[in-house]
Amino acid sequence: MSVVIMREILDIQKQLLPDLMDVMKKRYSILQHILVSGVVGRRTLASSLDMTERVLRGEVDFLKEQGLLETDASGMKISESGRRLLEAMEPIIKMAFGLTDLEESIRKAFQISQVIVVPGDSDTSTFAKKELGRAGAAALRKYVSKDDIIAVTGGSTMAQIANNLAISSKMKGSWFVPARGGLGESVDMQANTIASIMAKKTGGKYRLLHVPDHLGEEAYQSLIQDPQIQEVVNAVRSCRIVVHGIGDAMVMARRRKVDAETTRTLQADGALAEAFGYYFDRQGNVVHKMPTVGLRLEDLQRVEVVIGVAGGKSKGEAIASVLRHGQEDVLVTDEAAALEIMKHV
Amino acid sequence: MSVVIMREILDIQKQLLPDLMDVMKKRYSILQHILVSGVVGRRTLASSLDMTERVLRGEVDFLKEQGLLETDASGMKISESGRRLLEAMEPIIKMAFGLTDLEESIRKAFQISQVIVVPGDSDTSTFAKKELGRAGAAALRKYVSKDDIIAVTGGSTMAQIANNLAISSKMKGSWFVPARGGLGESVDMQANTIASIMAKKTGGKYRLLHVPDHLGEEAYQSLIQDPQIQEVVNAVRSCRIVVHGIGDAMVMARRRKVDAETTRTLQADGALAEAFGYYFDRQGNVVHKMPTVGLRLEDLQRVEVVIGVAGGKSKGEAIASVLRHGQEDVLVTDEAAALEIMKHV
DNA sequence: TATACCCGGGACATAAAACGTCCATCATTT
DNA sequence: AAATGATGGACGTTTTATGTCCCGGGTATA
Repeated sequence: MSVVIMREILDIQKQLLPDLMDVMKKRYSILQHILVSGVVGRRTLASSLDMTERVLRGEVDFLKEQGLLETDASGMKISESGRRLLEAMEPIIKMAFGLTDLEESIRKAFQISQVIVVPGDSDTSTFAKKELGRAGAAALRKYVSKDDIIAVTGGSTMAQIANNLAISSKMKGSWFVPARGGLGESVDMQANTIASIMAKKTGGKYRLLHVPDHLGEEAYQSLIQDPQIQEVVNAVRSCRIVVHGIGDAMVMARRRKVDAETTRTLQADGALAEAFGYYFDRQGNVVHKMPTVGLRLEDLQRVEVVIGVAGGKSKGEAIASVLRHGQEDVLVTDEAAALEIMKHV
Repeated sequence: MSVVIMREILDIQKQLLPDLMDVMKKRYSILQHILVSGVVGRRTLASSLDMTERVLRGEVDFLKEQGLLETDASGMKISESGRRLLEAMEPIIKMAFGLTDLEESIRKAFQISQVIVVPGDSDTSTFAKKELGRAGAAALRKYVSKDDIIAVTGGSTMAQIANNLAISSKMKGSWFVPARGGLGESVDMQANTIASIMAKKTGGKYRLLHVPDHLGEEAYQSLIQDPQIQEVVNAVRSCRIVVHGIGDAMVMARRRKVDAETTRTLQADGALAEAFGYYFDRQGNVVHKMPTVGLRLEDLQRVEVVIGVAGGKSKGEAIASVLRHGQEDVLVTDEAAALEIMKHV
């Protein structure tokens, strides 16, 4: 309960002071180290905290000024009010940096440039799901630049991201396009719908790609010859940013009404995860792809920013599979999924 | 409930990140101004916020980066998420800086160098009383320098300050002395007791001044001839710092068992407040002084730092009287008293 | 339609802060 | 008594923040 309020306050403040947490953690861990060390010297402490001597000295001077620690010729030690402060801070730090540590572990394990973990479990909490959307939207805004082409997929998570986008001069010139052709999902979670919502919310532009599923080969061939469609497909393939959800393979297969034959194949091949129309096994190998047009796996190589967004304990393993494939640049997930992911490193 | 948590977090942050809190306030008020202005230009805003154009620009660039405001050729305006943030931050800012504003008003109204206001009402909350002690101790620590002589008075607030002092190399060479001779108060709140506690807590030294009340003139004269006593009195009069409580005149008179005759005089003269043995009326004039040795009013002129500490709604008017006398350099009080004080400007 | 005004943003020299590095001096321990 | 390890001062260098000016472009007004 109080944790929620705490987190809320910090989240609000982080918008105005993004480096708030960094500074807080730095100063906290200095005090913390001094507390456990009893009396300690500047150089010793600097190396144990992996800081240069000079910058540690700056912080120590500050902390001394605040009366949180004391120095004498034998070294530094924590003061009474410093000890009290540390005690009061513990829950805050633990809450705020439990997730940060998770982020860091995942980032290192899969060699991703950024990982964002929001609190909670999207499977059971709609609040967590909304948070995921907010964080996803923030991540997208961070990476977008003038006049980008942004390819997006469908799904409830992506819909949540669209929900949390706001008008922004940065995205005014951007194009939103669906990463792949039509899916058998409900309309308001289709990639097409989401691309258009995102464009409307941000003030950007959009192009749609309506390619029905289960098309016969000849109808398919003539469709992709269509100049209109080709134009969109080319735009999709030359996108700079991809934002996509990640799903459980079997769940997605069912939702897309994949025929029994294919489902069996998927199962036999150990398909675990689905993302932008591709199915992945535990090792991150592609075992199947959805028969439609749009972004191909080989295009991903050239895409500058691939942002995967998915949460919920049940998706943890699927997310790990996709990460293992090694094309992701940014992962946005929730606490429950993150913990699952770490079980599969 | 949540208010308590919020205050706790902010309190921690104020200790650990005072500089960032200022930045937070700055950015908040920029957004705030833009909100009420609708669309506004950089230069206009800069002058209205009393900032230079360049530094405002830096902040605006940051806020734009965060997606909190938008700019076009006609000027800047707040974005949707900016508006939401502003709304969410209002209670935080109010809590974090409401007291700061009070401090500033009192500081200006009475021309004091520093005012510190802690939350709450010492009359009704022991927590507020403790806070007052903590803040008083912090103020003393701030102003003390090597080998100072510090004169202190008695009273429960001063006892609370003594409680919150901690060993400190800064105060190791300091002398603590009682500002005036003995009072008819209970032993553990007498100036003598408090001076000795403070010395013990900080690692400093102390001298006591035992001059019984209601001494006959001849006994008094012979007492103040005593070299031991003279030495202490001289120390007191040459002190660099004074820390004193402030009381309601009538309450103090009763507590000191002042005789009925004097009490009537006090009432007739409009005595409202008492501090270091002097009684003040509403205009800050001295209407009576306690017959004992020690710090005289004329010594105060020379004293470099006079720190007054008192809180509680009931003491507001008394504090205002003493402030009006115009010898205070630092005031430490609580929210309830501060609000009362502001009614008497 | 012409004009005067205010806008954001680019540019750049300069002031200020942060930082890396070295050293003098002091207390404590061996 | 020497050696170790501590703080705090000093100083040159690098990075950041700031003051200032100007430009091209919208906008409201005459």
